[in-house]
Amino acid sequence: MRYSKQRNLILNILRENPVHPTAEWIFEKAREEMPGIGVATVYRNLNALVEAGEIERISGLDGVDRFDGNHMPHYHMKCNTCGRLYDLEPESQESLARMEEVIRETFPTEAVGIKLNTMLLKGTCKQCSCGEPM
Amino acid sequence: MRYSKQRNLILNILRENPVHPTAEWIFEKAREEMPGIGVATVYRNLNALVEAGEIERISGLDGVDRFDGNHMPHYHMKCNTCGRLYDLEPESQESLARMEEVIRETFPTEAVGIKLNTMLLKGTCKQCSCGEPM
DNA sequence: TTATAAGTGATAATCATTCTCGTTTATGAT
DNA sequence: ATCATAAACGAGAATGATTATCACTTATAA
Repeated sequence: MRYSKQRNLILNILRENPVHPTAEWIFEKAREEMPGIGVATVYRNLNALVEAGEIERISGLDGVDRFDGNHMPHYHMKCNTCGRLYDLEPESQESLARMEEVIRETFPTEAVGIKLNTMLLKGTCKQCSCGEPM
Repeated sequence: MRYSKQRNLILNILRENPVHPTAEWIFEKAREEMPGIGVATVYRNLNALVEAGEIERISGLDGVDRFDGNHMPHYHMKCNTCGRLYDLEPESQESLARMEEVIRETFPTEAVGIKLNTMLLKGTCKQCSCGEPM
């Protein structure tokens, strides 16, 4: 992969904005700095960066992919009620990391190498769950 | 929700074909029985049936949604290597159901009501994992 | 039987993403 | 340094899944 100003800009935007943006959002942000940049370039580079493991793609939301510049493996949560997408808090991250270990150890041989952190957790968030039966 | 021949046909197709088909596939299948049926009708009814809890939507694959007429809560697996999408075997289903219990009991209060079975497990399947490091 | 609201089908529209292709640019070798 | 070349770019067209529109049909309850 060769150096390019555009790719660097896109990567920086993702590193500096921990908000799981869409390609569209990144495109607009990139234009502010580099008005001539094209949409295709943004999509092309997002794909390349995902491929290279520099960023992460979050699919399965509502048809629009989102991206995450956070290097560390971590878990995402989508609230089915309010629709919010967010990183779990550290405590939950640790909790799930431990579970993942257990799953790796005890899961039947049928499916090997399940990676929970590539999945999107779906449920009901704290705010939305007040008074709601579980 | 009112009775309609079209909706019934679509539901039957899903019940009789445990293959996680796309809307397109269901449309083609439906035409064989009812040549005049329209695409919009298929999408409209798939949405309605998901909404009504009669069927399940599987998102986050490769941009195309898939549908599942299986009533029972169960887990799906997508192999990142061969791309196959399938129901886990009964043994794995049970294993994951137990884990889900554990998660419900021990998960921090931040996110309540996480439903593992609405997620798509991603990893490497048995066939693809032969000789591959985990 | 009839009123009416839900469902249908054809087709146009939407919208995220990819493709094409002629031009530009980073980079390794001379 | 400059050159060759393959990678990357930008504009705009194309794709493809899904949804919206709207006039017409049909299930259902009074």
